[in-house]
Amino acid sequence: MPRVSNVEKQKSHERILQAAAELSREKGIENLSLADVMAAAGMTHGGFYRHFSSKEELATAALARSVDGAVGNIEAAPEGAERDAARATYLKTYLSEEHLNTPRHGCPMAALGSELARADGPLKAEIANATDRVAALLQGDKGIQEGYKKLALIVGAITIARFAEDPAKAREILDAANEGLRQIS
Amino acid sequence: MPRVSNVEKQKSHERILQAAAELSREKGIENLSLADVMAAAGMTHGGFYRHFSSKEELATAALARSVDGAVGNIEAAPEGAERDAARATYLKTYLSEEHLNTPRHGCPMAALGSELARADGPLKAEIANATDRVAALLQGDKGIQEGYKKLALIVGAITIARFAEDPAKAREILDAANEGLRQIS
DNA sequence: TGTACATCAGTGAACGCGCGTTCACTGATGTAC
DNA sequence: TGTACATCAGTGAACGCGCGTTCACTGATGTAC
Repeated sequence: MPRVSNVEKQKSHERILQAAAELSREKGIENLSLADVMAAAGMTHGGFYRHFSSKEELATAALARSVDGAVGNIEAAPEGAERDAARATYLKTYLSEEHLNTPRHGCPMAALGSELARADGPLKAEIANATDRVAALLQGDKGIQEGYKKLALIVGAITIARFAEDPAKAREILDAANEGLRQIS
Repeated sequence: MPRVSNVEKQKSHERILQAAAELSREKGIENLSLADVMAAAGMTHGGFYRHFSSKEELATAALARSVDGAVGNIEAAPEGAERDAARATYLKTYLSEEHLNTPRHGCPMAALGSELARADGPLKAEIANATDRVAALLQGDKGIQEGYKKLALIVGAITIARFAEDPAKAREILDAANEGLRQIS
């Protein structure tokens, strides 16, 4: 039953985007298949091009969505005490076992880091921009350098913690990063 | 002119391994094509299976090679002052612009991090093992936690520095990480 | 409000390409005597 | 040391598969009147 209403189309668009944001973090952008995305969104692959002009465009939009999901909460909080609280929650959640085990819902820098480092074009622009955005949010009162340090530490910590085969060892790495966070700020 | 001597075969093997170690860090394991590797080694793709039984086996061997290249120097230095010096050199080189710009010759954790995090089987075992190996080498006298902190920081720093489109910004990130390294140890 | 027609969201088959892997083949190397 | 033969490193064509993209088609939606 083709040709759904405009409202339905918008919902489809949303489902595709969300599926892509999750699947890309789970499998990597290069391993993301459009057929899989469309299936996860409850459709067949042929309809994809009514929503995005290419896989690259989807990947860029999906990354933007992932970034928003990650730091939107902090940005929404008004500066001052509330934002400080949001920031603290963010860091705690970031170095949690839940984040470790569900890249699908986590930080795209950790889930896609090495792939994004090789990117160019819009995808590269998106992640470059996100880096400053997040670093700015993480900095306390010591300038952007503090934000960079914290971001490097937590992204690196999740990355190498995911290398571990033993969950206890992964936990140790996250704990170490937590301690490092205190020493840095 | 087929059938080269045993000595030649060993040289071929070496060239394939080295080409794979460099190309995989440059393009990612998933984007690594066996035809490209063989061409870089000066051969055609058909001969590959005289040397490795599958792409996965090659990738695992190439990763081991990359890891050895990265930390072999430190391990070779006798414990004490010499090893301390090797460790200092390692950290300085790690956070350099040269490393930033030539993933091909750099740390596989930074070049392939998010891909390796998703790996399983021998590849996962290899990187899990490397994590402990490197962390142990980096720790000063405060235990393995110190090694984990340092490793997380430097791997994360190169990863996010490679996100930057502006080299000056990348440089700032590396500087920040250097400072963080001092605060941590 | 109703009618007639154009639009177009979604389907599913098809295309083209790159890639990992296999295979028949060649001829120099290694080895048994 | 020389000879005869088996081995096998490397070649290049071929296969099969998955994937991004295209396309003809369908029929409900949107719109002009």
